[in-house]
Amino acid sequence: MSDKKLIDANLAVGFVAKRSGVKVSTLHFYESKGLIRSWRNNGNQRRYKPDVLRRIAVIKAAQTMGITLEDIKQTLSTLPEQRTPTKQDWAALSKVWQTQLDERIQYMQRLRERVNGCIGCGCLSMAKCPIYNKDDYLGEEHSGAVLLERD
Amino acid sequence: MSDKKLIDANLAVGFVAKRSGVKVSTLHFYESKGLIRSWRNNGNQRRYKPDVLRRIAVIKAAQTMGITLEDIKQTLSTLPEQRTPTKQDWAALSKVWQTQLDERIQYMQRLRERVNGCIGCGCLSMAKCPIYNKDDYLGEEHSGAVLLERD
DNA sequence: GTAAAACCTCAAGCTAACTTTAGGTCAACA
DNA sequence: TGTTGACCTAAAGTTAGCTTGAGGTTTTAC
Repeated sequence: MSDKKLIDANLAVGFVAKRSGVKVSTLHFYESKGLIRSWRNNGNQRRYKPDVLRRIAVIKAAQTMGITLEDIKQTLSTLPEQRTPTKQDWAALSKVWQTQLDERIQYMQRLRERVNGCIGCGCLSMAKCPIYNKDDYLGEEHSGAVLLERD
Repeated sequence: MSDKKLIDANLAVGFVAKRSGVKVSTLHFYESKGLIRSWRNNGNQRRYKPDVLRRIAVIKAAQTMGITLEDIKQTLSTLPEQRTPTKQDWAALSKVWQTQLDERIQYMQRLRERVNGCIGCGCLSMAKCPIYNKDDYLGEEHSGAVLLERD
């Protein structure tokens, strides 16, 4: 009987919630944010096309990559409105997010190198260590307030 | 003038704000969260030890690594209370965060591999593609679905 | 036919990490 | 001494991403 809903290509919100693993309130929320769409039946209840499930899966996947809903919405907006998205359509999205993920990883790796450097050099010097470089600390080793007169 | 404050090892909140690049309100906030400490002068105004500057720098650095204030507070609590922290003390913190950063990077890389696989195979198949693997689409009969488990 | 389950809307609540506002005190300088 | 500017507290506001609650309607099951 629940399969009937799939065959009908006409899904109720509770069904979508169960299948996608998100709460009904989340679906309402996503709709209010323009991330998914629905139409209403005679009794004013939401109905969804089955591909909403993939859409939700993709939203969730992008979120685990650290993409904000706003950015996800942007990227999703490149999908065709008139027809059901194809594999290629979805693949294009993946590419966008993979690029963003790459950038994020690179950023984190640069950060890690810095931390590495800080630990490695052992000095945590104000002059060199980028992770502390805004720290205007008056250290014992170079005492005197004079140092701090610059900037 | 402003150097007097450094020599006194007795910094006013406005000075700390300017030197550290955070707002006065943020310093209040950090204090309320137990991330930094101060004492009061006769007129009830906050005074800071100079090492608060390093502390703030470290908080900011950890934040750029994506560490929450709560976690930062935890880690900062391993610093000695009685004496001014040494290089080694700060280095220990770096190590903790470097580890967390490593984990984060690894997680992102696993994620990227998955996205890669999806694009690579070209099929984005429901059965194989881990990024879409729980997307239940028209057709087969199986029960219960949960989205994308993150490992 | 009726009762429970599912659905609806709108508003408020929640966490994180702050910022802003309001109303008042204290300190620095001419 | 007076007037700025820096400081104080407490509370409310902000953004993201949702969840919860209240009060009411529709659908489904027996």
